[in-house]
Amino acid sequence: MSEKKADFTQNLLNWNKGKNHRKMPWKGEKDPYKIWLSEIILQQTRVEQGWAYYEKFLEAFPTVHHLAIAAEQKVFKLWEGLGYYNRCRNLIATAKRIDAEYNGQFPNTYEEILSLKGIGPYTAAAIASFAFGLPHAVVDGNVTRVLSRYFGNPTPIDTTAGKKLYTELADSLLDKEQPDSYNQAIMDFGATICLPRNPLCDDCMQQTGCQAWQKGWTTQLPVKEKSIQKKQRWFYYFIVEVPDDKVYIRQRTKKDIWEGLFEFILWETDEPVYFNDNHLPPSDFLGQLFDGQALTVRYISRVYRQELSHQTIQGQFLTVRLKKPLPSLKDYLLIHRDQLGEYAFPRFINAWLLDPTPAQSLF
DNA sequence: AACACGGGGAC
DNA sequence: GTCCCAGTGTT
Repeated sequence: MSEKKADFTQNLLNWNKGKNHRKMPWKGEKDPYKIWLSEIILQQTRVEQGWAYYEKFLEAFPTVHHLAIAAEQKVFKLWEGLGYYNRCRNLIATAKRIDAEYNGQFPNTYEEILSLKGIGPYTAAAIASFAFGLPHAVVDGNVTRVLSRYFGNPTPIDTTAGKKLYTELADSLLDKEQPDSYNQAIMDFGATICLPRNPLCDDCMQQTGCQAWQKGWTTQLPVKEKSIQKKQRWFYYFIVEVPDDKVYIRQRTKKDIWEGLFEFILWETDEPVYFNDNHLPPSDFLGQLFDGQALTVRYISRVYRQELSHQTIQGQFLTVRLKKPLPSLKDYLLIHRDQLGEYAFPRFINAWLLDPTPAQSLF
């Protein structure tokens, strides 16, 4: 077994030195701030999707100090569209902590790095190895797939037992003299050769030692235990206009999707609502909100739809006019339409903002 | 241990 | 449609 492990590691390092042609802007980087930034952006995110965000962030915030003192709104606006917005919240919190507690110098031990918000075992190992040459093996989706296949192991990768097993296996395979090269190599190998579907086994330098290949299990591995089921949600957004082209928005603060992003006045239901003529079913909702003040419905949009990993959002945008603003509407900001671009919105809302197609005009 | 959290790209 | 991506935090 240990001989097989040595082969695996040596093959990987040889491949990395000679035939790994994968290029990425943060590759070979030694600045822990830049490595951290890239790793946070790339959590559950494809390299191609995160690439432009990394460059935007680095330009706006060249050091952790720049990020720490930035207006939160500006950071969210840059993160807009990337998803998993808690990453952005934690990014800000950790930047502030490093700036204040570590005087802007990134901590250089695995335990300290792991203690930072938004940094788990994977990201801590990546920063520790890439920035400081510390011997910690990364375990991400690439690594579990590669190890499950190479060692022909059917242990599900998405269980506690599986995480423990593949983490220990990864640590035993790590080249402690060059943990950075090894970690880079195994992830690049997974991303370019040992692909999730249709891996390039014919061109693979690990073929002869690969259990999955020898036993024909390649398409069966890795095993995942949990399956996702989608929830259906219906969002009806009211764009409430008051004189001088102002609208109400608020920041989502609940533990739910899009926390930290902005939205209009939301009426959520668990089944679709069919609007007809000039009649608005949620009169109770709006009546309560505006204390019975008369409303004029101006537009009702087409039905917009967005697929997320775990839920399907469908809904419409209803433009409504009020004669005068309310003295105060709890939690809401009253802003000019021209200022909408300064706030970060979920993609579902931006789709409408970009193309506010009305299904009907109701003047 | 189970669940929640986005958006995009490949098939 | 389904899968999965340089995973983490909460309950």
